[in-house]
Formats: sequence, structure tokens, C-alpha cells
Amino acid sequence: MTPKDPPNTPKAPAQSASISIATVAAKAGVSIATVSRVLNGLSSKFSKATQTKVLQAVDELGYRPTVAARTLRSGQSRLVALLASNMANPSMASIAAAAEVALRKSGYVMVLCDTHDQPEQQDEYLKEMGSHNARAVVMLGAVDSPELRQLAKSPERIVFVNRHAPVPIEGERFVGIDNRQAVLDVAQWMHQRRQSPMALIHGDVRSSATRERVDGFVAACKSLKQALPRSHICFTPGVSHLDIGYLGMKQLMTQKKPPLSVFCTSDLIAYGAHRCLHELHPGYLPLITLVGFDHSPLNDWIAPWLHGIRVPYESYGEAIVSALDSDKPLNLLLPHQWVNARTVSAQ
Amino acid sequence: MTPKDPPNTPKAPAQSASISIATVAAKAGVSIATVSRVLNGLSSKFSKATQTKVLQAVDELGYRPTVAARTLRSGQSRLVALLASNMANPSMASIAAAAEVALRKSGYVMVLCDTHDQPEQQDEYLKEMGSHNARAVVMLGAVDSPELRQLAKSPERIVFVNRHAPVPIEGERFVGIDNRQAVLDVAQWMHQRRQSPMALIHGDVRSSATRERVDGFVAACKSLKQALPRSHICFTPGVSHLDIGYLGMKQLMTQKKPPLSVFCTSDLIAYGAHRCLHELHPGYLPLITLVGFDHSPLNDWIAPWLHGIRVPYESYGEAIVSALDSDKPLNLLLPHQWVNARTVSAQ
DNA sequence: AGAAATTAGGTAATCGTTTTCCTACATTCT
DNA sequence: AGAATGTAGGAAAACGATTACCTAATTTCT
Repeated sequence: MTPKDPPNTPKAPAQSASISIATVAAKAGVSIATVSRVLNGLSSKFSKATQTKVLQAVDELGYRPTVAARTLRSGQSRLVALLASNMANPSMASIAAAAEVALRKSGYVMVLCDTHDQPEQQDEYLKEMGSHNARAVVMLGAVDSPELRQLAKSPERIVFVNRHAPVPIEGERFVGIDNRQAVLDVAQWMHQRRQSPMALIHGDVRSSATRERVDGFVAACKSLKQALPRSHICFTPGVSHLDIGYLGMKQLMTQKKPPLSVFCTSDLIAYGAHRCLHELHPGYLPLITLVGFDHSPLNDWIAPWLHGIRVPYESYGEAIVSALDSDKPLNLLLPHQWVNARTVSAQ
Repeated sequence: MTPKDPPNTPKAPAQSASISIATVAAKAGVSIATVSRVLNGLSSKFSKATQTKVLQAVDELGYRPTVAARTLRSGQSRLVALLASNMANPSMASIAAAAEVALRKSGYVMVLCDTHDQPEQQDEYLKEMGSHNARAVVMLGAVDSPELRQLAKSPERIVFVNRHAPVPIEGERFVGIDNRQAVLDVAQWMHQRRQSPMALIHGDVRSSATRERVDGFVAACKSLKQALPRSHICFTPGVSHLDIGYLGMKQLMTQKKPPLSVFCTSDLIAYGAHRCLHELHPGYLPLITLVGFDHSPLNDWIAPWLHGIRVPYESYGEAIVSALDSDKPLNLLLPHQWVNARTVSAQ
């Protein structure tokens, strides 16, 4: 076809033109149906001998089934969409990376979508995945939207990660951690160290994960008889987590008695708080204890001053696959862990 | 069908059962072919009136074409695979996020694959994408492998990002930055500040990007008559960038005259170097200048001590799409930028 | 006015699988 | 021995689009 043919055409199988199941069938001397059956493991439908013949032909030809044809006929694909609310968040990136590996190992193909936390975008993606016959969709920070409610009628095709479904659906598959227990751990640790006054900087409570952390932390403080005045709970709507942390900390430092320990509901918020102190109150840095939530492995390298709850994002991948392959509702709570700052002083 | 029917079935279009192009054709009172033509914009094949009828039917039914059928027939899909060598690297995650947005805007669907820098994995993915009829594959850190060479025969279906093709291919589409110029900037800046002795800690030079940075930096030092002895160039094979930085710095500090400024070929390496100093030579931290490469926006928050070259990863997305849609070879070099550390002392 | 060209749209083949029927033979049961 | 069951595999109908090929009606050209 091309003017100058490639001179070196080795005996590599090299799926050159269009090598379909028919080619395999011909080479193996059987019918198309049989090849299909062997490939799909429909046993007791073929003999050991034919199996060998077919498999050998497949191997020699380097044949791989055309996904589109398979999907069209069967109405099912191996596509799994991961809808993340914000890929700029490193913890979401970790989950995406873990999910990709685990899904792949189970023969799925992961499509990545960034919804930017907007219902319209989310709906657009959900529709798109519908026309791809996606096996399932993994919601990493779902927001309420018409298509989601629609899809929720087949709960076996959705997995919610970290953040619960925005509207209660029965048969929900969920992967996350026990936020209530985690923040209890945090409150107790802070209480033991007697680093009052304490403060809380949190993210948007429309996320169920954040809500659990905030409510849980407030409740824990109350039960420990640990003061946490209203003025020591900060949230700035409409800005990034980094800015929430920065602004929250700035505000806290205007109080009569600034806090000696601050719990931030995400690592990013803690980064923001730290920057604020670093820029505006560097002298205060060694005195204060910052506690985050997520504890990315990178923290050991670049935020050694940060305490916090480590969420096992590496193992989210396997968990997501289990939730996907489970035939009944599932509420997988993975073990979290308290991690002390690597260095004593928050320098 | 189900025992208890959902009580609330609103008048939402709700692609209930199987609503195909035939349904639309029937509703619009035209043939299937005409619907297809309208949807694909094959103009001068239908009148304005029929177009309206069809579009209205599509709208009312909430019809969306089945991707599998379209792909099967046309032999082309809108899938684009992003093969990243290591998703744990934040800069790769940034690129993936940017690529996703841009690809989506152009109607593509991005599949994310983590090759872990291994040829076998890469080949497995490339084969997989072949059987998906993927439109193209974006190689974010390619390694040499049989399938890649095979695919390289249709260079319009590959885009190389950051790292050039491991084996020269004609008609290469490339997106990256001018590494030579960037490291020249670095060397000049370091030279002007007279922070000798200088040192270099680098990653694996099998990556063309790293090679350009290393060679370029060494050459720049030579032309500036700036000493850079062999003992001040560090690399540890087989470990993560973080560890390369840590171990490299550790080794540098054993020298008679430890460096006063260190250029690291990636931010991660710089993080590692910083941790080493922080742990083992904290007193030396205020004296030394660390220069990184990538300069993630997060650096402003958590690594304010780091100078470096900022690579415009946010704009890689658009660039990748241009390279993809271009009908001729393309070598897109995006503008980089020198960024000073936010704080003067590397605290 | 008749030929040529253009416009509008229908019919049916096709893409590469899976899967439902069948058929034929071999084995086991009564 | 005949019936029932199981095993092995073929033929052909889907799946839902795209598109090559036709036909008929209209417009334009000479």
C-alpha cells in the first residue's frame, strides 16, 4: 500500500491486517462458534483436543477479540469509569492510581473523569458511560444529580468512595474509612497532650465524609469535656482547601487565646494553615500542633511537622474491586491509622 | 419486571429500555440512514426540515448512539489511552488531569494506564488499546518495547509527552519543554549568585528528558567556566526519585567541600535532598540553595524553600490535543519559567 | 426542451462477536 | 435392545450503528 514497504517484516505475529475470529476458526479447522466458546470458557461444549487446537491458532495468529463487537453483542463492557470530584487533590490521585492497578488486574479498563464537583459535568459523564455500556461507575465524591438518581436504581453498578451517596440509596456499595472512630482518635490524642485551646478547620460539609469528621470531632470534644468554642471552628465556603486552611488559621490567630492544636479535616487544609503561620506568625510555629487527615506518604518528605490520620489509599483499589464484584450491598470500612509527625516541632 | 415497580416514574426521557436509532427513525418518520446522516452532519444529504424533525425526535427520546456499534462499524473509537510511567509522581498526575479535561472537550474519552515503567506492562496496554480501536495513545514516559515499535509505524496515533520516543521514529508528535534552555537558565542563575561549589543530583538518564537536563546542565557549567567535578554529580539507580535525592544529598555532604547549591532534575529529588538535610544536617539548611524541576503549584505551600523551573503542566492538555489532531509531525515546546523560592532561607 | 447535475432519502450489506437452536454421535439406564 | 441423557460442534440470527448503492425529484445548463 505505502510507497516504500517496510523492508524488515519479521516473522512476528504482528496482527497485520484484520485478523478476526473467522481467521482463527479457519486455521484451527473449526467453526466460529467453537472458537468463541473456547475463548469464553463455555466448557462441556468442546473437547480438550479442540481446545488445544483453537488456543494454538489464537496464539500463533496473535489474535485478540475486538472489544466493540463483543460489547455490542453482549451488551456488557469491561469499562469502569472513575468519576473524581477534583483530580488536583493528591489523595484523589492516589485513589485513582490504586484503582487503576486493581481494576486492571481484574480485567477492567478504567476511564478517568474529573467532574470538578459539578452536577452538570457529572451527568454528562454518566450519560457518556451509559452509551459505552460501562460495567460500573466509581463515584469518588459524588454530588446529587438527576442521572445519578436514575443510575442508583441499579446499585450494583455504582461504588461510592469516601463520600456516601448524596441521596440515600438502598443497596449502596461503599468504600471508605470509619471517620467517626478516626476523629475520636484524633480528639483523644489531642486531649491527652492537653494542648488547649483546640480548634477545627474544616471543608464543605455537603460531603458526607467531611460532615462525619466535623460532627464526630465536635461530639468527641464534648464527651471528653474538652472546650471547642464556636469561634474556634472555621470554614470558608467557595475556596480551595488550601485557602480554607490559610484563611481559617489567619482568623484563629486573631482570637484572644489562639489555639495550641488545630485539627484540619484534610491534609490540604493543614498545608494552608501551615503556610499562614509560616508567613504571618513564624514565631508561633514551634508552639502549635497541626493535625491533618489523609496523610499522603509524601508528608514524610515535605510536611514532617504534620500529625494526622493516615487513610490507606493504596488499598482502596482492591476494596473498590471487591465492592464491584460483590453481589450484595457492601460497606467496606478500611483500617485507618494515627501517625505522629516525623519531627517534634512544627518548623 | 421487578417485584415492586418504582412508584415515581416522572416524565423524564430516561432512556428506559433499548432506544436505538430505529426508534428515532420511526418517531421522526424517516429511515435509519437519514437519522445517521443527520447525526453525523453528512449535509447535502438531507433537508433542513428533516433535520429539525430528527433532532427533535432525538431530543424527546433522549437518544444517544451506542458507542460499541459505532466503533464496530467505523473501525474508529474516541478512546485515547494515556500511558503514564508512574502515577505516584505528582507531575504525572497533573498532566493526566490536564489531559483529561482537554481531551474531553474535544470529544475524546481518556483511559488511564500506569505502566510502572515496565516494557511488558506497556505492551500489554498497547495491545489492549489496539483491540479497543483506540484513536491514539499518549505516552507519558515511554520505554522501548516491541509493540511500541509496531505502533510507531502510524505516528499519527502516538503522542510522546516529556520523554521522546525511546527509538527515533519519523513523524514523531511531541509535547514538552525546551530542557536545554531551561537548564541553561538554571546554571546561569546559580552562576550569578556565585554559590559555588555546585552539585547535580539526577534521575535515570534513559529518559530523554533527564538526559537533556543532565547533559545540558553539565555543558552550561562548562561554558560558564563553573566547576562541577565528577564527585558532585549524583545518581542512585533502582530507587525512587525521593530516595535518589536523599541518598545523593547524603553523599554530597561527605565531600570535603559540600555544595552550596544543588540542582535536582525533578522536584521529588529535591524533596529527598531536603529531607536528608533536615534530618542529618539541619544547621546546613539555611546555607544551601536547592533547585528543583517541575515546580508543582503545591510547592508554594509545602516547599517554599525550593527554587526551580516551572513546567506548565496545566497547558499540556491542550497541547496534547493539538498534537493529536495535527496531520503532520509536531514538536511542541511549551514555555517554562524560572521561579524563585518563596522564602529566602531553605528552612 | 432535453440532458446533466444536484439534492434528498430509502434499501440493504457490513463490521466481529455471542448465543440460540439444531444435529449427530456416544454413553448410561431400564 | 431401545430410551434417555450428555457431549461436541455447526449454522445462522442477532446486537446497533455506518455507508455504498440506488432511485426519484428537482434544478441548472446548453
